[in-house]
Amino acid sequence: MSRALNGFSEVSEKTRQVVLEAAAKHNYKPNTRARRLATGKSMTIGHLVSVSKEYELVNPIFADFIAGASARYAQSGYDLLLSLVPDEDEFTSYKELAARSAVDGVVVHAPRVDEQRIAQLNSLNLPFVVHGRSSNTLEKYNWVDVNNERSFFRATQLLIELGHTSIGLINGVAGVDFAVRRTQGYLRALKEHNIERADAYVTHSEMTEPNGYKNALALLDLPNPPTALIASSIIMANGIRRALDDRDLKLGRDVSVITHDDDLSYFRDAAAVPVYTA
Amino acid sequence: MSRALNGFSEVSEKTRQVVLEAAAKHNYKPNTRARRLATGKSMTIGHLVSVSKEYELVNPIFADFIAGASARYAQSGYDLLLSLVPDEDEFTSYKELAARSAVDGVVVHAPRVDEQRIAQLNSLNLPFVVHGRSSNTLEKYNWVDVNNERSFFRATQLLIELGHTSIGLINGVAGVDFAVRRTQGYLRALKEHNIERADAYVTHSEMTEPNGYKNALALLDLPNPPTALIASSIIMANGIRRALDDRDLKLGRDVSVITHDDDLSYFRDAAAVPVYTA
DNA sequence: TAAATTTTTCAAAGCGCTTTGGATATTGCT
DNA sequence: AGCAATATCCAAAGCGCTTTGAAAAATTTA
Repeated sequence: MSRALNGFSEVSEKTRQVVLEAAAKHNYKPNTRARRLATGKSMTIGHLVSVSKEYELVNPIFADFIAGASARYAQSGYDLLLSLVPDEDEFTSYKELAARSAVDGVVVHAPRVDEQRIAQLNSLNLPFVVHGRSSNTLEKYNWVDVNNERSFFRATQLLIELGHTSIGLINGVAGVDFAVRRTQGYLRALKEHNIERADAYVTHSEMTEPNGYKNALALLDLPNPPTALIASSIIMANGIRRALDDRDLKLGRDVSVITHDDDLSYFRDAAAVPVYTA
Repeated sequence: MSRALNGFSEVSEKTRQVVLEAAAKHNYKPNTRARRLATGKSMTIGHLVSVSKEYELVNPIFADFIAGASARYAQSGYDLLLSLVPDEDEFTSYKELAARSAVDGVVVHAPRVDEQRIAQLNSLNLPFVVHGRSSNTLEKYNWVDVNNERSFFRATQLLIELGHTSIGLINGVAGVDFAVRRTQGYLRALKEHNIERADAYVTHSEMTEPNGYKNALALLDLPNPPTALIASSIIMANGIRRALDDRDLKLGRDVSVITHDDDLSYFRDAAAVPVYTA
């Protein structure tokens, strides 16, 4: 009957129909556990998101990404195994998953510039794909990513063309690959327009609202405060809005703000949240 | 060896040590698939979060809740199966999970006042626990919930004691249990203080930032606009902040705002985000 | 129509564990 | 020392499927 259900095989069309009908009638679905043992596949993709002890934060970008993945997996009969692991023993978790062969592959989130997990996974022989890239890695790996460098280059360039000469960048954690690429894009734009860079205008931190707030305040209180800010996340942009509020500055009028990742599902359709303005 | 590894049994302490050591040396972990077939348990808890076609939003509260669950499951050797399903065929998904016996139980999120999933799951004989409650259900079920009625009662009361007589409530989707309870708490406080209720002061919608914005604007533009707002989610509170901005009102000075669910991990430590003020 | 092919069916083996229960080894008691 | 009672070990069965391969049935060819 396995043959009949799983399609192509050498059963006659007639008997297949009979089997199919019977199965449908009794809402029969092959037992997942048995099937997985027999086939030797887990039909499961693991998503380990590491949680730093300090912050314990679940990046909302992950949530959306994972949600999308789940929907896609479902179409192909795969399950999504979600696992929150403390930063320091992420490798242990991968090893365990591989040893007990609980997943067919994993997705690596938020790679750093010099990501070790890639080499580790290669050594484990556990299939994986990286969501993002790792610039300083020589290992082979598959990835999906957006063009961080380019989008921040363009955002910065736009602000410059609008006349801004003092532009702040409120970025994610230093060392995480996407943050590095974003800074590169930002700096390239400054350079091309002969605007001197000042490290004080770039901040790095976890992309939380409070951090956006704090960092924005810090930039606004500089001797020569920026007239425009670029945020790495809409969550931070919200913090920026609050900071502007505190300083009685009006977003769009006194300070322009451009933000990346501005399409979180629950912020969606926010045609005007912290939009950029001249 | 199963005996040895899984602890209590009748193997001698000595041989157990030998086995344990050998296992550790080779990083042996029993194959998940085989173990599950043999034991007849999936060691997996399913979390189905339904996604309405319209919004496709993943409520960040879920993300945090699920993250916490995952961490806890890991401690007990359970895996977490995450599945995004379209609203309309959530039952189908439950049926399928049960039929192929892929999970040992599920967690039901965001129950409505008259939640059908509860009866459905009972009929499927699939163990479950509800995150929240369903007021109009006669079925038996287990749940975990916070006291929504009471917290909104207290929030409202606080505002009243501070002198506010016109208070708006920016709530979640009508019909979802927690939203109903919150409205009840709000109304009870008004009643106890002899403040007449006006339906116009309560809005219902998905708890997104744009909706917070729109609904706040609507309330602010009423003939007798509220001087205080209560939000059901910090995400909406952010929209409220933006609306106040638009109307040149200052949060805390012109309009007080209290928000629930104000401890999302990535908003965390926001001692002062949209705090309530006199 | 009988023999050779081809198609379809069905019973048996195997996936890597846990559990069972009989066999073997230890210990205790008289 | 001899037997019962207890502790330990190990081989075999079973979990519910998929896959294999031989047997049976249907078709084709001579």
